[in-house]
Amino acid sequence: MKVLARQYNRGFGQRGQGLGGVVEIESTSRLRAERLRKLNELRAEGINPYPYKFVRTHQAQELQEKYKDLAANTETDDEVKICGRVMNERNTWMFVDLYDCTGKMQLFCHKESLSADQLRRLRLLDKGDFIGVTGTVRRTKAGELSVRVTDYDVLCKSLQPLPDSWEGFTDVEARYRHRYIDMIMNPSVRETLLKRALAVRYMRQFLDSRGFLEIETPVLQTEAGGADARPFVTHHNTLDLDLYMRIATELHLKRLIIGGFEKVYEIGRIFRNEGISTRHNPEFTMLEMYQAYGDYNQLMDFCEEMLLDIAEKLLGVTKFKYQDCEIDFARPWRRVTMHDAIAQVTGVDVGAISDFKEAVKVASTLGVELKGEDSRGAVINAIFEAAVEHTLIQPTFIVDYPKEISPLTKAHRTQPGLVERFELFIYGRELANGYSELSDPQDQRQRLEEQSSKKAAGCEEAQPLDLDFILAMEYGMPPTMGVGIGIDRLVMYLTDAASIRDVIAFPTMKPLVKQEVGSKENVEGA
RNA sequence: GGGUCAUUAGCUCAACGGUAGAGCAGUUGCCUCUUAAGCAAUUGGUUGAUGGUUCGAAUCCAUCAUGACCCA
Repeated sequence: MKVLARQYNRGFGQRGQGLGGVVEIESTSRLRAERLRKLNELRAEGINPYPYKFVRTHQAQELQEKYKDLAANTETDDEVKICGRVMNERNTWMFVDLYDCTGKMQLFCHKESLSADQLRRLRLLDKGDFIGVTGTVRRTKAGELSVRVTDYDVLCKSLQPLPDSWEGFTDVEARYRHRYIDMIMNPSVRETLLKRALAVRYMRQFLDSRGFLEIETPVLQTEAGGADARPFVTHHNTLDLDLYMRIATELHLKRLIIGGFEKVYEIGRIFRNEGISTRHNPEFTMLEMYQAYGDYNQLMDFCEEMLLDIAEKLLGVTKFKYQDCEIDFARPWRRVTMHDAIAQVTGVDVGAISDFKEAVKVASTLGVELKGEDSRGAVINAIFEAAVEHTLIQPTFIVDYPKEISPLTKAHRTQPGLVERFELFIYGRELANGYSELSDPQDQRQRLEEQSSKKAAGCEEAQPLDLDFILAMEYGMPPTMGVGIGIDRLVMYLTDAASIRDVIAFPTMKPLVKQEVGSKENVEGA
């Protein structure tokens, strides 16, 4: 912390003094000094402000339920011990709002129930401190369930002032930079993260109950394949080797299928070296699931069933509000081919387009701006993204994608030029991407060679030629269905979150002061 | 990558070319059944950074930093 304070105080270009910028310890020195003074007074009186434990009898919510029928203005002799963070105080510490992870309990600190020393020491507390109290349960005249405090211990002296509780802690940047303050001040933050944890738990339960195994695959890879994205590069010192962080788990999960597992998945962190926006975080979490002997039709049923199950367990309903729309997860979900979807919106039959040149012409007629698409299929996909995507509000599977943009997908069994791939759209955004997995090693080699030559020609998002993956496939992979589902985006829908940052505990933020890794100050701070 | 907006006390915000302010928080008294909330007094600022224009800049201009929103 000392190092941070020093760095932030160099005074070049950084944002201001307060929490809006960085936790600059000096910036709150005036208020912090008061708290330090109180801390020292506590110590001077022989009180350890950072003790080791507190044994409580109840949590706040338990007491609220147990005494919900207790009449107003009624005392009991029931002695309880509770603990938590002090969030508010009224009438000079006569009334204290104590919060634990289940909710609030009011403390009643009356001068007749406490010694003179205890009363005086109340003034050494601050909002944000943790305390543990002993007392009797009562309901006040105003109807608030309370604990009449007969004894209390300081469990942690807080040195930093919390934001104003009435005006709130609303500065967006500060909230994301100091998420722990956000969690203290805005209960909805904790609620969203709780829902995320539950959604992931229900997903695992669904998969596990159907005989799937979760197997972890490497994050560090010599080739980053399985998706069209730029990877992060890192370095292994003793091997003196650059490694990539994974952009997908696909190629390793398929190796597991080859190795004899028939139902595997991984809910894992994925890293893509791309922009940051309300829908993109450089590291995010994805479920990838593979099942032998299935095809993409079966897979769509599977996705519907799983996502509906998660939504029902989490929300108790199939319909829910997302931003300005009501989303309905009730089955069955609409399935429409990419060509039909484009025709329905634009009136153009893109299936009749014969080559790349014509595709570009159609795109320009429709006013679709192209950004380096280099094939007929890629242009058709661009038309789809520009014209159709934003219209897909209710869950919709778009099926049968162009072959050129799907190098890991089995060719369509009846439609030449297409592959057996679907993407699931909700609220105009892609949530899932699944297909009948390509299992022909020769076809796979050819497709990855095409990708690899695109990469050589400067397309950074093209996929590398993973020769070991081809070799694995030559040993034989059964027909397989596989899908990737963005967990963060799923949770956004289920929690009505406008930004991906709301569903990530600690979203990636640009540092206010660029730190040089291994710089002198960092070494000192270590 | 482009455009728009934002950054002032711990928090939430005023002041819009002329002495930087309010509410809350903090501090000090008094007060002991309150729910944003007892009463009174009071402390607190390199206005994100660096330059420029001006007699004078939080305010106008330029550059930079960080963020938000929209577009790509």
